[in-house]
Amino acid sequence: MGRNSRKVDILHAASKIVSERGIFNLTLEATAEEAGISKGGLLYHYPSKEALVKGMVDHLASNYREKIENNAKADPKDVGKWTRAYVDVTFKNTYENKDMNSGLLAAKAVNADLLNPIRDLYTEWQRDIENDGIDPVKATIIRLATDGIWLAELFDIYHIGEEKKEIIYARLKEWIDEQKPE
Amino acid sequence: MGRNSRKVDILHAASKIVSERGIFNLTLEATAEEAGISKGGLLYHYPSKEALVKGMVDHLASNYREKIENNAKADPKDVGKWTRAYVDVTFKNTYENKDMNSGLLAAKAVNADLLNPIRDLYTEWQRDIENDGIDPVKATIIRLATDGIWLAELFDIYHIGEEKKEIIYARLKEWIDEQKPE
DNA sequence: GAAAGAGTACCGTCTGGATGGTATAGTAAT
DNA sequence: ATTACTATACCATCCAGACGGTACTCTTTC
Repeated sequence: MGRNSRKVDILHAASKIVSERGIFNLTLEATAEEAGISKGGLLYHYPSKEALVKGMVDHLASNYREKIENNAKADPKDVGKWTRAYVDVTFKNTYENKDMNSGLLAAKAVNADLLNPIRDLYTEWQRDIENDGIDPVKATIIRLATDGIWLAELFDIYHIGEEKKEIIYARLKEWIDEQKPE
Repeated sequence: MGRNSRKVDILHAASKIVSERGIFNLTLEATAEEAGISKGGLLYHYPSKEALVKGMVDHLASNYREKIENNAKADPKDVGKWTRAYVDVTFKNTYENKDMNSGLLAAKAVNADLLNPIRDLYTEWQRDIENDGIDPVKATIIRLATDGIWLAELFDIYHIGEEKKEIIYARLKEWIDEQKPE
């Protein structure tokens, strides 16, 4: 299994189509063209549209999980490390990781069950954040506010400005750090 | 224009299809059947699929705006009234108003420009919340946390439990009320 | 060491079914 | 006469997935 870059290329192509042209334009042909391969070649790697979308979700889920885990484990301070990791990774990713957006949008449209890996992720994170050595209610609110920003952007409903975003980010980080371990 | 209930019925039918069967099953025929009318009759009221989805978004946008406005205006306390209205209406609506969900999902899929009325709404609310007589950063975080809950539910990514939701709600309301006017 | 086979990674075409939208003729109520 | 439909037929387009190839690289067998 030397090369898997082709599979990832296809995933990126699909994401690009969804974010630029919308879910209804995510066809196998368009994806193949965007990825620079033939339809037959695409079907070789992902034997159905659903498999393609599943590939998108699984890919982003494992990436996201890994990032948060690494962040939390590298944190020198134990108290609040999961909450901090969630806030940091999500704030930094919102722009870079457009794949996230598109994969979720596509999965929600094609087959909601494909979102299961994401649901598992959130269940885990919520558990970790509630046992982070700080007030669990405040920690949850911090997580929710972070979600509020990226979900509104994903949905293209409201984009908070860069400056405001920084101020919110700073305040949330303050809140995490000012919490006393019990 | 005595009767417009038929138009609203159609909107409800469309919403139901989107939330139960997904966007790809929102076809004109399915909508007509769900609404109990013929395809011709549906096309009479909404001459295209895009018009139908636009109808969904416009309907929910005006409903939502009205609710928040009424809430804020009926609030006996001036300080924090917009933030309170946003939190109250959104928390109460999350379950009842599934139309919201479906209309947004459909619009995002069909034509993102149809979301403009929603964007305008958020721009207004953000302005009101920032000038609500309380710390604008905290007010914004409260709004974002509220968004975090309903957007995650809309997206079916994470459903916070009823008890936790009540606790979050209470805490957010506390935060609004403990703010001193400047 | 040459032929045969197996596996991988594709390419390009075809078809059946679904769907958006049009059209038309007719009905019932106001 | 106009509004608000019903009912049915129809068309053009799109697309998922099937299918039959091709090309290349290993590995096995004789």
